[in-house]
Amino acid sequence: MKTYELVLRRVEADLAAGRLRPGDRLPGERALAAEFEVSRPSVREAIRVLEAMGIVRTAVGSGPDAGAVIVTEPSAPLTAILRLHLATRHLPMGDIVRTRVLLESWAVREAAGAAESLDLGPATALLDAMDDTDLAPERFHRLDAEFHVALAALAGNALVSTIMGSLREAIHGYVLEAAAQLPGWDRVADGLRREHRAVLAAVAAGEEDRAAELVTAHIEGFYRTARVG
Amino acid sequence: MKTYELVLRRVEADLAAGRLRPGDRLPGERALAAEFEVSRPSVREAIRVLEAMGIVRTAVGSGPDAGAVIVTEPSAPLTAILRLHLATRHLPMGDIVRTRVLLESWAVREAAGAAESLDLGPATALLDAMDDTDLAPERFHRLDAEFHVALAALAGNALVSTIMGSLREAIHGYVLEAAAQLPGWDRVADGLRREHRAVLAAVAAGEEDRAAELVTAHIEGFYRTARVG
DNA sequence: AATGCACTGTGGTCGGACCACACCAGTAGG
DNA sequence: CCTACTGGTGTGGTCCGACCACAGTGCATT
Repeated sequence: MKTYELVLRRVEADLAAGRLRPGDRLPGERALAAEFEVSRPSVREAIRVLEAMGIVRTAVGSGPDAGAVIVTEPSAPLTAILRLHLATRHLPMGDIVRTRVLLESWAVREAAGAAESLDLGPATALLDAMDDTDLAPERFHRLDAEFHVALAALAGNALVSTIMGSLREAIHGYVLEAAAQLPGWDRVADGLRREHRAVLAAVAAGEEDRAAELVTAHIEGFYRTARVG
Repeated sequence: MKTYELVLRRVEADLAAGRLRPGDRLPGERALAAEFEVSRPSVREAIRVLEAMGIVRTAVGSGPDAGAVIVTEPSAPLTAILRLHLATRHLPMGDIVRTRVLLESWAVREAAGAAESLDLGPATALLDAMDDTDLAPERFHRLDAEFHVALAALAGNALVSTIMGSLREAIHGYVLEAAAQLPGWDRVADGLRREHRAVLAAVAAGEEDRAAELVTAHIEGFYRTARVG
């Protein structure tokens, strides 16, 4: 058992027991080292791992926001993991795309099933922003990613939203590169805009099957066009 | 930009460019520190993060297997992340269960669609092992987890398999606890065994819809009985 | 030729030190 | 009285140097 793992265990136990809650500050590195009777580097390695997992965020300085704070908003630490596994060729791009289709078609189906209680404001605002034809491709794809995450969030499942966001984010670089080499980008972008609107309309109208079909065709169509995955 | 992040970037760049490939050994910590002109602790923190992400594994000693080696088998580093997020109450148990249903019903549907080319050996062997009525609950649930992962693996999507395995593994402790307080465990276990067989049979017979329905009922039924999620 | 042991390189751990930063309180100036 | 500066203080960030445990390697002994 490595020393930093010991620190991780103790912190996890504190979390599970409710002695540490989101928003709380961990004791300082020196204090933790003294409490667990380990060295400061070992504590730091453990905190690094917690940070990489999205459990805590660290900040220097003093005051209430300094130190290692347990995050309150579940973030998307999977992004970096997926990107690295993509880099090592452990994960084929095709698997990621297919998983996106799976999660996203489920999400829009769920959302359409509860259409009357949805807040489509954020998603609509993103689509409006994407209508700007002067948008740089980088910005366009960033908004596209946000839209798809907003779409997935409508289903109300935090885990699915997080995974979706990480998937979309992890392949952002690849999408950007592939789209840049695409002839007639303006026409492609226009098609994507129309498809987005159609998906959102189907969700709003409560048409579950149609929403799922549209989003599936939208994603698979783009990756086929861009020859990614 | 923190120093250890700088190290991470360089390593990721080496991975993406193919200069580092699965099975390769990273240079020693001292060598990396010298190469990047940073201190050894910074290198160590970066390696810790890579280890937590399942990109490398480290071993002491000398010889070909010592040091930080890029893993060849994609593992499930998500387990620890999910478990910790569960401990922080960031993720509701219900979301995890619903996500399992989603992924697993998709997986068995896919598998049933390619039933003729499946190797059902591993999954069947696990079910045979679970038939032993003298099995301790801990062992039973461990085999159950392995069976569900094997089931998901039949779909041939590495990402879905990995996520599924992590989901099942992360809630293992909770399942164990809930099942222990269940009256008439023997009867419950018998029901689970029958349901497992039925799912596998449906997959083997290529009955996509039926396999998906069975696995959905199986998972949701258990968690309703155990009052988890 | 077979056996045992010192050598060497690896990660693991530690203590101490200094830096940059951000907040906070006390003080000098208006 | 209020404002603006300025030091103090505690935080994480980084570094250095050292020693340990471990596992192969190869030489020396038998």
